[in-house]
Amino acid sequence: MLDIKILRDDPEKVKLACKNKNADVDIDRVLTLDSERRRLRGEIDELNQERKKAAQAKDIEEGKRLKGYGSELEAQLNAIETEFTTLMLSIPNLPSDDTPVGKDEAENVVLRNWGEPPEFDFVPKDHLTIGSALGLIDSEKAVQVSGVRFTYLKGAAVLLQYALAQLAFSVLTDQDELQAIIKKAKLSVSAKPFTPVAPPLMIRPDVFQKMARLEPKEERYYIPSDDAFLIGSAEHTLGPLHMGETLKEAELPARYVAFTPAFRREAGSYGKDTKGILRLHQFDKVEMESFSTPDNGLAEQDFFVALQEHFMQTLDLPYQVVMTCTGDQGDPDARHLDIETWMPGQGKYRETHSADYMTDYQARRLNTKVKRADGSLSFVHMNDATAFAVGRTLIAILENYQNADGSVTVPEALAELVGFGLLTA
RNA sequence: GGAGAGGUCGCAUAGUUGGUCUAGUGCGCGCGACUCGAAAUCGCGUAUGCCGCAAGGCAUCGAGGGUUCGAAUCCCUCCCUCUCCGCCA
Repeated sequence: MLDIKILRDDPEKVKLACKNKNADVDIDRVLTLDSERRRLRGEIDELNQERKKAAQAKDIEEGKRLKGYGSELEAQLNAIETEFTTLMLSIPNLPSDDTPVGKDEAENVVLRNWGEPPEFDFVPKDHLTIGSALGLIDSEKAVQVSGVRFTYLKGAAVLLQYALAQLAFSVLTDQDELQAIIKKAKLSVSAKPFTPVAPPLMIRPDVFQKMARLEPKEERYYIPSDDAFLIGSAEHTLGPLHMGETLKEAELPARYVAFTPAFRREAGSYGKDTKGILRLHQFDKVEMESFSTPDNGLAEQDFFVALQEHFMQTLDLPYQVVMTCTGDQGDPDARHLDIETWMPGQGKYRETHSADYMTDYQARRLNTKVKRADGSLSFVHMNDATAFAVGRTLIAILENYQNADGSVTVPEALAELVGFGLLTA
C-alpha cells in the first residue's frame, strides 16, 4: 500500500505512475474519500468527547440525549473507509526514478551483457531433447501422473539441482565471499551473511494479501478445506517473517535465503513454453529476501543483482541484465531487474532471475517497522530476488554446455560439488 | 477427529459484583544518580494510529456487532492460539 501522504502531496505523480504501470485507479476519487473521512472522523471525535464527558460526570440525562447521535456518521464513515481502503490497495507502488517508461516487456531496457553465446559446429538441441536422451527429464510419465506442466527430474539432474542450492547457500552464508562480491561490484552495503530458512509452503489469505502477491488469484493454488494457498515463491512466506514487528536499526539488513518449491497455475499462459521444464506448475528455487532501512533499500537491490551475476559468472553462463519498464513491473515493485540467460535451444535470452525492490509498499501492510538510531520509526524497505531458479538454470547448463555427441559438460564449479564432469547416456 | 482453556501496552501478568482503566505490577529497554569502573540499588521515562501550528482531542484491551448514560469487564458472531486424548510422518 502506498503512503497516503504521497497522494495528498503530489497526486499528479501518483496518477502518472498509475498510467505508466497500466493501472486504472481513480486518484481524484481517492482524494475526495480521504478528505471526507478526515472530516467525518473529526465530527465523530467531537461527539465522542461530549459523550465521554457526560459518561464520566455520570450525567445520565445528557448521555441519553447524546446517545445514538453519531451512529449515522459512523455508518457513513464505515462506507467511505471501505471504498477508500479498496482503492488504496489497488494503487501500485511508484516506479523508481531510473525505471524506464514503457507499455510492456518489449520496452524493457538491456543494461549490460556478460559472456558470449557459445558457437557450435553442429545444430544445438533444446534442453528437452538433450535431457530426455540422457534420462534426466521424464515429462511423459509426469503428465500421466500429475498432468501437464509437471515433470520428473532424474539422476544427475537431481544431484545438480542440490549442487546449485549448495553453491548458493555456501556463498550467501559466507561473509568473506559476500565482501569480495561487494568490493568487485563497487557497492557500499553491509556484508552481513544471509540466514538460511526453510519456510512454510502454504500461506493464509490475509497474509498473502499483505504481501500484495495474492492477486491475480487465478495464478494461485488454493486449498479450500483449509483456506490456504500454496506459495508461488519463497518470497511469499519469507516477507512476512517480521510481520507486526519493530526491528532495531542495528539488526538491519536482515537477510534470508530459502530453497523451496514454487507453485504456479500459469493461468493465461496456455500454449506458451509447453515443451520441457521452462514453465512448470511446480519448480524449485533458491530465493533471497532482505529487510533494510529506507536509505539502503536501493543499494540492497543492486547487491542482489551483483549476487545473481556472480552466480551466473561462476557457472560461466552468458546473460544480460534487464531493467523492466513500468508496464512490465509488478504492482508492489518500485524497481525490477531481470537476469536473462542465453538459451541456445531457443536462440534467445530467457528470464532466469528477477530482483524486486518494493520500498515500504509491502512493509506498510505487514506492519514491519524499524526504530532508527535517532529514535524515529519508519517502515522497513524490502527486497526480494532469485538466487537460482533451478529448472531454468539446468536448461541453460544443458543447452550451453552440450557437446556434439549428445553429452553435456558439467560447469566446473558444479563438477567439484557433484564429483563428475560429464553427463552421458 | 474428540474434549477443554484462552487472546490485555516488547515479553510476562493484574484486571471478570460494568464507571476512579488506556489500563496496575514485574521483566526488558532508555536516560540519570551512586561507583575508579561494573554488578547491585535508587530515580525518571518507555504502545501505535489519526486530527491539530500548538495546547490538546479521538481511536485501539484478537476482529466485527449488540446491551448501557457509560464496557477490557455483560451478550452474539467470526478469527486465532494453546493444552489433553486419538491418528500420524
